[in-house]
Amino acid sequence: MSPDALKAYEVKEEKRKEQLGLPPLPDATTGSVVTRFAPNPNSVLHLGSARAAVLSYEYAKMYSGKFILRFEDTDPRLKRSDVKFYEMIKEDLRWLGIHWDEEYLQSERLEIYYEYARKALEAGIAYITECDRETFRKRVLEGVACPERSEPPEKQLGRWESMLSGKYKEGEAVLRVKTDLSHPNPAVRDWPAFRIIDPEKHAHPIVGKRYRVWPLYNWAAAIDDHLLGITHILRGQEHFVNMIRQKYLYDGFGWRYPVAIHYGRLLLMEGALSKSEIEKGIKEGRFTGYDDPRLMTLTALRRRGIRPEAITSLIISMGINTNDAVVDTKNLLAINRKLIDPISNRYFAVFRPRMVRLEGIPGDMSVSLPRHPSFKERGTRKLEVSSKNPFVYIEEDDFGKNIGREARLIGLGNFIFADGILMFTDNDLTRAKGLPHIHWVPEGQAIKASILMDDGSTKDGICEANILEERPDSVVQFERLFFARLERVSEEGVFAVYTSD
RNA sequence: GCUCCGGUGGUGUAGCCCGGUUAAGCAUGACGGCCUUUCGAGCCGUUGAUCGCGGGUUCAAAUCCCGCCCGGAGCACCA
Repeated sequence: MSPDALKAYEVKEEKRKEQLGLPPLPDATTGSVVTRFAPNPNSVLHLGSARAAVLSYEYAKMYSGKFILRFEDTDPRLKRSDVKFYEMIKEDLRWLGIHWDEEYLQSERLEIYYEYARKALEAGIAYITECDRETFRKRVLEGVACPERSEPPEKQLGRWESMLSGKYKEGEAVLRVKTDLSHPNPAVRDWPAFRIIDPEKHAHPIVGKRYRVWPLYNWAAAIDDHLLGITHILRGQEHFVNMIRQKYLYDGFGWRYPVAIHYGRLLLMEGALSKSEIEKGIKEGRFTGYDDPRLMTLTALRRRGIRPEAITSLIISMGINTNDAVVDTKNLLAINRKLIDPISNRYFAVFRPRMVRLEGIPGDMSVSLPRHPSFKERGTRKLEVSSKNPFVYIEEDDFGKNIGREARLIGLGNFIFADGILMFTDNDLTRAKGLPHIHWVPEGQAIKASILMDDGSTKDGICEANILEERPDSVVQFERLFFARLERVSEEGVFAVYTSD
């Protein structure tokens, strides 16, 4: 290869490699990147929310920067948080392999938001209006403000104190940020930043009844992103307009807005449920909990035996495209299968068992099969039949398909299938090549097996007792059938959750 | 309705910003073969997008311009 050709090849290779990872972040230099993940702790994480977390974390890592976890829990009324979710979300993140350098709760930062509210009122970039929601909406659509907008800071601050002191009741006053009353998008015009929430009616799960004036999303997020030194924001495209709104506040304070990237929604073809639908389904008992395998919550995926690396690599491969992605679940499972295959030991299990008697076997037989065919060093498992107990279970289907023919019980030998009886012919492996290979479980080594399927149903059958060597949480492969993650393993039987074929 | 953002094979994604040796790459799926005492994994191959539609600019457009269609998001005192 000529030097030029070689160079061209190298450039091409480099580009190819880049494609596999995340594209470079605009305006990013090593060591200076700060990103954040800012969930509302009012539910658990699902695949969609994982996207924000993974992207933000991966970029921070890529540039040796800082990654911050920030709980956005500033609505004790409509989107009330629950103490349990703070911990559940952290558990999900830890499972994904995400480490955060700092952690904040917005509900503990109200004094900070208040301080900047005063500053904004003093600077004349915000005001407090008594206009009710409807009046405001009507006027702003016509490009006309409520009268208080042009009043001096002293009067604004006076109203601010009234908000804090309780002189105003819920809905009687709201602090708004001045933008452009003729902005083409009416949703941008003078957006709301603080409202009053009656602490007696709506206590906050963390700070209780301490506050009656709460910041809205755009205020809290904008102030925090600046104060925490966030350089890059990665969030869903539903926040695109929020960026436009917040920029007015940043301009007012003379701050520089971070680089904001808005990606599209991520859904799986099946089980695409919103947070509220999940909550509702659980309350109504249609789902057994957040980890119901029909759900696409992270905790459910984890329970199913999906590896966290499968999720991160799926998200990374999708990049930061702004269009919505409806990912075929097969795709996730394919990535996952490659991850679990090498770590899954093999066992025989039969789910539509038919007991048959083996005839003509050469005395007692004990066969050793590898726990994993590609990693023989992991040892073997033993299956035994004897003339005293020559009974084994095979799948009803396997029996039906092979009746009147010869097939091989894997590891044991070749048999002619007759009515309720399998007749031993030989153990010739070369002859076995052309025969169907079926799995089997000796009657004397059978324990109960119960599998929770991805549609919520349960499959009952039997499994070879060797599986007792496994620990809960490990993923195994039931040969010729599917992969499953074990939840309970004991003499009483095994309980596992279906992963994928 | 108004304001944004998108539209590449079954699915996801690269390329578009700086228009031409890539008339479209990669992954996954589907199909077939090899290997294997699994219908898994691995290896090999096949399939499959005229780059939403119509026009324009140009010697040349997925890449630039215009119109249209379709999809999504936002239009909360939610996040």
